[in-house]
Amino acid sequence: VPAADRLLQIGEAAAIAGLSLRTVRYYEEMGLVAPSARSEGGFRLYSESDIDRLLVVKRMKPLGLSLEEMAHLLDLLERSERPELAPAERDALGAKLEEYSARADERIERLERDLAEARTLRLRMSELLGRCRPTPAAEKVRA
Amino acid sequence: VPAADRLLQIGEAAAIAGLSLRTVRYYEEMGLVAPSARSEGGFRLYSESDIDRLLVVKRMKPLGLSLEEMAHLLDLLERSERPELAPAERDALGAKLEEYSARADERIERLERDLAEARTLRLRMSELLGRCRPTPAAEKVRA
DNA sequence: CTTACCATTACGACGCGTAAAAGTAA
DNA sequence: ATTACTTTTACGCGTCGTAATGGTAA
Repeated sequence: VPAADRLLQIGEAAAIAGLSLRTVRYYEEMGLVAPSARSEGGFRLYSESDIDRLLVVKRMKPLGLSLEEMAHLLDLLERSERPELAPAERDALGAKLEEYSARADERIERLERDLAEARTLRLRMSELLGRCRPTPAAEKVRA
Repeated sequence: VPAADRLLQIGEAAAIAGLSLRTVRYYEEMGLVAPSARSEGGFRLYSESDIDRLLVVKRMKPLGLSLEEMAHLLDLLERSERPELAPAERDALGAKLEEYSARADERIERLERDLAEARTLRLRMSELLGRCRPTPAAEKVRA
C-alpha cells in the first residue's frame, strides 16, 4: 500500500514511535533524531528510517542514559554496524562500546534491585490489605 | 556502645540511610521525614526511628511514586499497622491501599519490561563488541 | 583557633507537559 | 471556509546537585 519512501508528519511519526510530539521535537533539539525533510510550509517530514531511529531511541530509554549519551551511543551503534572498519577506528569504537556496556550492566543490576524491592513492598501491602479486608470477595462483586 | 536513644546529626543519618544531605533536607521540606529534635545551634538531630523512616522512604523509591504520594503511603502504612482499627477507618485505609497496590503492580510490570529491554540491548552491544574485538583477552591482561 | 560539620538561600539541570498565538494542509 | 494538523516560544514541574555565605561543635 504505502510507498517505502513515504514521508510522515510529526503526528503520525510520534504515534508510531509511541512518543509525544513534544518529546520528538525535544529529541531533535538535543540532536538525537532530525526529520530528513520539511514541507514547504515548514512541517517536519519523517522517512521510514527516521522513524526507525525514533524507535531505537525509545527502546534505549531503559538504559537510563542522558539524551546526550544516547545520541553518542546511537552514533556508535550505527558506525559499528558498517562492515568495513579501519583497525584504529575499530579499537576506538570497541573501547567506547565497552564503556556503555559497563553502564548497561550497572543499570541492569539497578533494575533488578529495584524490581526486587518493589516486589517486596508489594507483598507487604498485600499483607496489610489482608488485615484491612478479611473479605476481599465483596470488592470483586461490586466491580 | 551507643545508647538506643542516641541522636545523630544529618551527616551520619544520611550516610546510614544512603541518601545525600540535600535529599534528606528536601524530604523534610516536603513533609516526608523530619528530625525529632534540633540542637541549640539549630543542627538537625535524628533518632533511630527517624532513621528508620528515612530507610523506609529509600526502599519505597523503586515504586516510582512522587514524594507527595510517598508521604501519603507512609502515613497509610503506619496507620494500618496499628492493631486496633475502627471498621470505618479500616475500610478507608483498605481502599487507599488497594489504589497504591494497583500502582505498584503497574510499576512492577514497567520495571520488568525495562529490564527485558535493557538486557536485549546489552546483548546487541555484546555482539557488536565481538565484531570490534575478536581478542578481548588482551584487555583482561592489561587490567 | 582550627577543623569538620552544619544552616539557609538560591540558581541550575533534565526531560519533558502544557499553554499561547499563529501558520499550513487538504 | 473549515477543520485538523503543525509551527515556535515560553513558562512550569519534580528531584535533587551544587555553590555561596555564614554559623556551630568539640
